[in-house]
Amino acid sequence: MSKLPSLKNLTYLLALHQHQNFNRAAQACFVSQSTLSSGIQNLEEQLGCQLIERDHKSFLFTGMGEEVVERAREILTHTEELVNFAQSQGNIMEGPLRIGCIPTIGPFILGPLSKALKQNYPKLSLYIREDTTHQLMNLLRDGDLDVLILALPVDLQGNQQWVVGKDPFKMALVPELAKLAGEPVDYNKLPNKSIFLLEKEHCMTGHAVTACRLGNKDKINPFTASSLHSLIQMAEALQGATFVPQMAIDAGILNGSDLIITEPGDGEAYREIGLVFRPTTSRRQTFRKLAEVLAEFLPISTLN
Amino acid sequence: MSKLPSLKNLTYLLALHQHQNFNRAAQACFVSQSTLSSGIQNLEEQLGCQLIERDHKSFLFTGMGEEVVERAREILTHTEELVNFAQSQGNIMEGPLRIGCIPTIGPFILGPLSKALKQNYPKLSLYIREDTTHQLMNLLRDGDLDVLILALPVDLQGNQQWVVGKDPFKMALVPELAKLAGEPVDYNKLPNKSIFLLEKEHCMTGHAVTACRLGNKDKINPFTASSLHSLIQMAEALQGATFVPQMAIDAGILNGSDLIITEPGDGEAYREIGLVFRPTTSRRQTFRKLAEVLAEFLPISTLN
DNA sequence: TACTATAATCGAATAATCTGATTAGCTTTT
DNA sequence: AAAAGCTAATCAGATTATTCGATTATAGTA
Repeated sequence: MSKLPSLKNLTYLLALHQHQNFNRAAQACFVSQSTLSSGIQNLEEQLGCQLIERDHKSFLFTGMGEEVVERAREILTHTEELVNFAQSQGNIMEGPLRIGCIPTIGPFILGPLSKALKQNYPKLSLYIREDTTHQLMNLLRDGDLDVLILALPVDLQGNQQWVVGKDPFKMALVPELAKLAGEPVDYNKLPNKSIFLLEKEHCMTGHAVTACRLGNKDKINPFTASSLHSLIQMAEALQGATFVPQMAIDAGILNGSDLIITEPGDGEAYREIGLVFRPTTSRRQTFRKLAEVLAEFLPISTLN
Repeated sequence: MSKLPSLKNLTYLLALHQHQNFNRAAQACFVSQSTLSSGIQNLEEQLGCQLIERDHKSFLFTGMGEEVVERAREILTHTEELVNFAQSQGNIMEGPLRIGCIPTIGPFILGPLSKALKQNYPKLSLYIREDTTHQLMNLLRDGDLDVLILALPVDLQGNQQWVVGKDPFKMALVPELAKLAGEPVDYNKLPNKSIFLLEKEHCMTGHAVTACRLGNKDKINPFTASSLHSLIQMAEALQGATFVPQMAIDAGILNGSDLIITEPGDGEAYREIGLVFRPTTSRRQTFRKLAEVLAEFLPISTLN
């Protein structure tokens, strides 16, 4: 049995991979550049293969280096989970829980969700990050987040998902358009460029268009909003229409607005809400409890 | 972020769990008893919880200790796999491969299998262990084996399986009984206690009885054999019948015997052969290649 | 040319790990 | 009851590994 590499050296390798720079990686690990440099060399020696190609000035991870990084990441995540588990005495609802959430969900459920979690599990220390699906997936992969609350479907990239509930889409329009379009809304009766959407970075844009079966792209206004709140403002100010998720309406996003809420298009229009996590996690029990609490704050729960 | 435990201390914990004795565990790790003792204490301190209950003379693993052992085992296995992968330069068919196989399969395919593997992948170093399904599952869990070749179905205990092929059961009987029973064999025409089986430790006993639909237990002789070879001897010497897998017949187990080979009972009588491995392994690609080679030596391949 | 930034290298300081001897508690043997 | 044999824990000292700061070499930039 050959000698195992030290976890410390593996973290050095991960930091180097993340920062692509010895100095910054060393800083991130709170060690000197020389320590990190020799740590990497040590690792290469132990593993008997080159992990990075040196180029006198810069460097590049080899294919093997990338593979080792990926495996090392999993090992370190597992070890951290082991430590957390032990330090919280096996209580799965203690210790740090790092949740990622998209901006078209976060503002409407994270408040009550974290309040309920704090109340039921006071020893749980929540860290919450709000970002786009794409960014959150990166943070999940890198082990910077434990679990994501996302709107589905999503490109899982090897991760695992649990569907927790549904969030219906409504259409919000100015009174004039509401009269014109009827209920459920007949998109053909709306003027061209009268429907406002979020920037394409938000997955809600695609989900809404698909779920509400908005086929005619001419109805879409080319100006996009960067948040649901500004989307509402935009639709109202420019005498248009837009899609709003039920949970946002429940949270009172339309309070003080003159927009009319109606059913969009034909058929069931909703997005699914779910949890996404690494398939190699050892915190499924924790996520299950999280899913149960989360389900309470969704318009429609489909848990179990 | 709290400090991570050292892999060394985790191996100490695993050794202690396996040997249930500080001295023997220390020996197995090639360190002194004091080193192992302080290593464990160190670990408990870092994790902030008790892993073993000391009882003035002996000790017992706590519930948390058992859980930590299980997680530590996974971490260490992953790390070993990382080292092997790196040291064999990413070539998945290099380095050590530890295979477990049951005695009613091993003697008939391990020869040609390992010959083919050696030929196609000369840098692969095979270690092969032959034991009962139960024992092999323990060795797999403990990380002492990488993959098992078993007859299915089997209690997976959380492991993953791939079905690779089928191995039909035949009935071998002395000529007198063959005339009596016809083909396919009508068990009712056989005398009581005329069918011989392996010891119940062998999973083939159950598989054969089920697959060949032998309902009437009165036909079974209470004397059992401890190997297929002695089973054949027994059936011949005591003028009886028995079930023999096709792969054993192909390997010539009945050469020099007067037993007649016939179809057993009604319908398709076979056992499935498959690979079993830890779901957390990172050597699926290696096992896939192994499955492909294995399939060639099975009477019927069902791969893909 | 001087300046900045990069990664590697080296010796000395520091931290960790390991050992062997010893202790203390308990069981078995004499 | 005493002695011998295990057990695991403890401690001082030796050994080994890790880390740092300073320095070097190289390349790009002002």
